Amino acid sequence: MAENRTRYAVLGALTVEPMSGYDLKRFFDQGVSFFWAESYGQIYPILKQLKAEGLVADAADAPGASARVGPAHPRRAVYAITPAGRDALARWLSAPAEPQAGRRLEILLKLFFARQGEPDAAARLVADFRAHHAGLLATSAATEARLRADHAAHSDLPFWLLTLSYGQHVSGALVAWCDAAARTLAAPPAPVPSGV
Amino acid sequence: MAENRTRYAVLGALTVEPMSGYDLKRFFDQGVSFFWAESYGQIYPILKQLKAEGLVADAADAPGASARVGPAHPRRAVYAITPAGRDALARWLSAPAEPQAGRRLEILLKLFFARQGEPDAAARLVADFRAHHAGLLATSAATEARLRADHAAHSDLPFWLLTLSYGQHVSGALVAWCDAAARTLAAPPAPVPSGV
DNA sequence: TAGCCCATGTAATTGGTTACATGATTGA
DNA sequence: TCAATCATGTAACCAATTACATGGGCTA
Repeated sequence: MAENRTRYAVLGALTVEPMSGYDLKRFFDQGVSFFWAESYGQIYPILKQLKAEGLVADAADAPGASARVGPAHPRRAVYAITPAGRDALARWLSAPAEPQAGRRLEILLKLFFARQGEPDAAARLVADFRAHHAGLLATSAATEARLRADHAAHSDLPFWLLTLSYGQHVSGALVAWCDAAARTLAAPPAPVPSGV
Repeated sequence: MAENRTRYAVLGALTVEPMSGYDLKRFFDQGVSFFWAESYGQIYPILKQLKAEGLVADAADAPGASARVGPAHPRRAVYAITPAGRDALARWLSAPAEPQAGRRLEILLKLFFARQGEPDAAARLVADFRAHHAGLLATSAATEARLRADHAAHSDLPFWLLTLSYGQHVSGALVAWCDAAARTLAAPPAPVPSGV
């Protein structure tokens, strides 16, 4: 199933402001990359579909087309969400979400079979993983500060902060798990009674 | 990229014991389903490939084919990992893992745009999510108890417990996040000064 | 005028699930 | 003899990424 989540990701992004396909790509890469990604191969075909269904419309001259001084590029196509699009989005938002937070965790597969590999490989895996999540915690803290400063009054801010908080909870827990795992892995593989 | 993780999942599973495609499916469904899944559509073709490459071999009459009294089913094909297969697995285990713990988290996408939807939808989402992870914590505790009892002496046990511990850390953190999120969502959307 | 970013789009491929077809064996 | 389970396999489909083709505009 999974029923076309890209459609709603795009519709949602267009509630923030009207965007072109190129803008959308940047929005996903820079704005919400830590929990959502889209590629051009998804975005452009979906935009075409959504337009055909009337869920988005050409925004070239739509009211509220804002700052940009005319279309800098002749081929630039900016889309805005329509009322029908807002309805579709709202319906999707009210439907239950699948809680499948990460099928196929490669690190766990490797750890599960780690005894079949090089003795130190597991510890290296855990160390890399820890570094990754420690890094995420740092960038997340920076992002939070920036968000709070730049969008203090934005009505969406509380929801944006919730998504950040999710990442912080998970990465914090995973750093703790890495530390515990490192201790386990450092312990003697088979508990030998005592003296040599 | 992602380079064919199914191959290694299958090779790894076959280090536990020789299995048929059907057995492998059960192994993934029942043994490691919380962090790895495979479907028949993957398993059978991969087995054929691995056999052609000499990484697994027919185990019908291989040494250590164990308990089963002959092939109960005429068509039942049991595979065992070969030395070449163990090498390939060990090489993969020593390579760094991608830390992509869950791209595309649907609940965060919905939360990010939640202001565009029904007012209570977000809270429902969070409540469902909390229930899901509370459930995972419970089954995980049960699994841990069973593992410790049934396989106390198994050399792989410490690694199996590490994967369980990962799940417990994550689900624990997510339950906490849900509780925090519920409080945020219950708060008045816009902080109104005071009296009506 | 070279190199970079802006911008749109598509084709090929991969990874994976679902649903189905087929049939044997077991036990109520 | 009926249903459940064991067992293998494939075709169709879906989601998604990657890599490429194409070309305009901006600036050093």
